[in-house]
Parts: sequence; structure tokens; C-alpha cells
Amino acid sequence: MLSHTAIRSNVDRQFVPTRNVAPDPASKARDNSLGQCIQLMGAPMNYPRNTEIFGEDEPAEYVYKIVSGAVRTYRILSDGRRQIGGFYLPGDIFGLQFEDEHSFSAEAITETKVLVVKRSALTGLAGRDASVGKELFNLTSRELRRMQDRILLLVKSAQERVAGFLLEMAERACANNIVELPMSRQDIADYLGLTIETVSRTLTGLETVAAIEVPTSRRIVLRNRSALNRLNG
Amino acid sequence: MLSHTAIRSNVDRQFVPTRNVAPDPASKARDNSLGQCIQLMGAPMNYPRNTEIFGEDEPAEYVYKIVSGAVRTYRILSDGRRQIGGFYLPGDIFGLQFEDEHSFSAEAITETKVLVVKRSALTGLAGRDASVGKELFNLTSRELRRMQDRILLLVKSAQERVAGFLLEMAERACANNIVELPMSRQDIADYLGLTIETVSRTLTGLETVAAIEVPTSRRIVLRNRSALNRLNG
DNA sequence: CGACCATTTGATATGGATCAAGCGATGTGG
DNA sequence: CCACATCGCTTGATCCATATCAAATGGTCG
Repeated sequence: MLSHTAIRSNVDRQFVPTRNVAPDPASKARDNSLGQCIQLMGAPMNYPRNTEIFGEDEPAEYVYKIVSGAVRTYRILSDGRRQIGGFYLPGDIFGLQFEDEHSFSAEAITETKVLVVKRSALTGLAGRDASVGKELFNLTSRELRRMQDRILLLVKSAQERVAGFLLEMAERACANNIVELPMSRQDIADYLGLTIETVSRTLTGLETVAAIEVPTSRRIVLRNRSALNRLNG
Repeated sequence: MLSHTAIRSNVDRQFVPTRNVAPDPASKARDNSLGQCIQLMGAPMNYPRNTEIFGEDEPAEYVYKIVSGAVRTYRILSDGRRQIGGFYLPGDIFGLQFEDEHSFSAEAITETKVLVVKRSALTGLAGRDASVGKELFNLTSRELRRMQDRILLLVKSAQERVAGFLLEMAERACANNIVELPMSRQDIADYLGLTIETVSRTLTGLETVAAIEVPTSRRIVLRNRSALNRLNG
């Protein structure tokens, strides 16, 4: 369990700004002072596996930075289906992207440690310090870009979505082409707008064409990134 | 849904005299000074029908506020398909949501007048005036929310997508339940991740169940909003 | 070991895509 | 002013990717 944390447990992510895979460098470097702000001001909190961090339509009072573990945000549609808003990994900040009222709930996927600060503390700070305001803006812009990419993903075929998902995860939580997935197939399916069966079949498909290996269901080895990139469209 | 930035200050109300449905008031009122900034500083520009305003991967140097007309942003996928990023109507600001390099192109759908300001002018202003920075942040947050809604739309059925699209357009460009669509069926299809045939069939379907009327292809009369809301999920 | 849950695999159904044709506006030249 | 070409839209017939329903497998924990 917590295989995800395991891959970086030796070196706490928050003190390691660089990664072993080429990560989009621009997106990492900029929000240091905001991140450090949370580092200094944040109250540590623990959430066991599958527990709620905040509920839909609660006031969006707090901002969270993940220390270890993993979080999913989601909404339940009127027909009962669940749409995953996003996955958050160590180092990620979440809570900012919601308006005064959440329309999402957040849950710990695995045992998760976060640092929590009042949203008002950050926006107040931004009022006094324009550079913090700029970072808030940048962070939101980046989240926006991710959403745009996600929209692109959602109009593609199942194979393209799964390949895109794997590449996205690889950029964020990958060591030696081994991606440790903290989330279940159901989580992935609800994130990609597919069914678990389709996700599973697609993964076995990718395995048969030697693009990936799936030694255990939560561990994916990327064997052929260029093939994945090709499938990604 | 429609990834746009709906700012309508009193100043530009005159350009949308047809609007008579109550627009979400909270989202309009806040960023007046930003909108008025563009109003004062902006250079007027005209784009004929179907001409490019900016191209993909040009530096994101400018921010635009629409005076009249309509704009679509889009990307071309590697397989040649086109994904529409959003539609922008009079009063809307666009260009902010792109990072240093656009990944989108923008085109005038109809003859369009815009006001243009340098992006740097706004961010510079934000550096000096925290309230402008806050408005930039708010604007981006709102855009983010629309993207989230759009993602929800994209995992639904064709009927739900089209119904959702109509309701969204009705909120933005509707008089007496008559929605005038500036964009073609192909634009709508590329926005919703459907084909023109499916969009067309779905519209006739909605007409048969008396939810809408389609007197001309670009004009939709909403006959039964609650039915549409129900279909929207 | 046995129960339980997540995941994979198999068989069938279906919504939307694709291919193809028809229709109705709008514009152009004779 | 009318034949005719063009373009955007609708309608029809068929196909295919993914959903759905159902069962088997495997991993985990008591």
C-alpha cells in the first residue's frame, strides 16, 4: 500500500524541486514562495484512506498542499455517476481552483498528509504582496491549461485517453518509467469518462502491443513511450 | 461550458441590448475595473468573417475584449480533427487564459470588432495594483470553473451535451427565449466532441419532443426550458 | 483456508460515427 | 427573372467502439 509514496519516500518531495523525468520545468519553479508560504503557515493534517477532506458545497475555506499520499476530487452527477475532477500528488496544491462554494468533494485515495492554510490568509497576502498574487494567478492559469488538455483528452478514443493518462501520470509520479498508480481502475475510469472494463481492456491491449507492462494492477511500466505518444494523438 | 470570460460592464451593455434573461450577477459585477481598463486602453480592431485573430503557438501577447461579433478558439489535433476551445461573444474577454505560447488559434466567426491591449500592460498594472491582480485571478478562476463544467458536459450523452450547450448559449445570448447562434453546426460539433450529423439529429429530436423550435438553422427558440434542464442531467 | 474485493475476460447490445443521398437557402451568370 | 452551382444542413442506412451484462480470476486479509 502507499506504493505511490514509496517511490519517493526516501527524499521528501517538498524539498526536492527537481525530478528524474523531464517535468515541464516552468510549471514547477514559479510558485516557490506560495508553496513555502503554505509550508510555513500550514497546519498539518492526516486523512486515512478513503476519507473525506471536504464535501461538495461546503464553503471553500481552505487550501491544501499534499505532503504525502494522494487525493481525488469528484462530483456526483444527477444520474448517480461520478466524475473525477483531478488527482493530486505530493507537492500539489489544491483547493484554490474552487469558487466560494465547492462543487467538488475531495477524498484521500491513500493515507494522506496535507498542510492546510486558510484561503483568506493567501488572498490577504496576495493583497499586500503582488508577487504572491501573481503566483496565485499563475497557479490558476496552469490548472486551467491542465483542464484544457483534459478536454482534448475527453474527445478522443479510449486508447488515446488511457495513453494520455499514463503519460500524464508518468510526468508526475514516475521513476525509471515505472508509474505507481495510487488510484483504482474505477477512479481512472471516472476520470477519463470510460468504464472500468474499457480501461482494463485498453491496458491489456497496450500490454499486448508491448507499449507497457502491468506487473501488478497498480504498477505500470512504460516500455515504449514513443508508441504511447503516438497513440496519444 | 462555454469557456469564456463573461464580463459585461455597464459600459458595454449597449452592445448586447438583446439580453434580457437574468445573468449570473455575481460573476458580472466584480471585474469592472479590468474591463474598463481595456475599454480605456484598448486599440480597436476589426476582423472580417472567418479570419484569424491569432495563430496557434504565437506568443500570447495580447488580450482581447469583444465589442461586437463572435470568436471561436480552436486547436487542430494531429489526426486533423478540430477541437473548439470556446466561443466568445460581445463583452467577453479572451486571451488571458492562454499561457506564454498559445496552444489555440482564434478566428472571427462573423465580422468582429474587438479592443486589444498588451497582456504585459495588464500584468504590469496588476503588479502595481493588487485589486487588478485579484480581478485577473478571479477572471481566471471563473474560466476554470467553466472548463470544469465543460468537462462534465463531455462525459455525457449527445442529447445532454446539446441541451447543455443550448442552455449555456441561452444564458449568454438570448432574447425572449430566442437563441441566435453565430456559429455553424460544424463549430458546435467540434465544440461538443460530436459530429454535425449527431448535432443535427439531436436538434430535430429536441424539436419533436417540443423542447425547442428551429425556425431557421441559426435560430433556436427554447420552448421548454425545464425539459432541457432535465435532459441536461 | 476461505471470504471479499478489485480486476480481467467474455458475450452481447447500443449510441454515435461514418458513408451516402437529398434538400433548402443563397448567390451567380445567362 | 430564372436555371444552376454551391454551401450548409438534414435525413437515411450501416458499421463500429464502447457500454452493459455476466462470469472467471487473482490478490489481500481475517
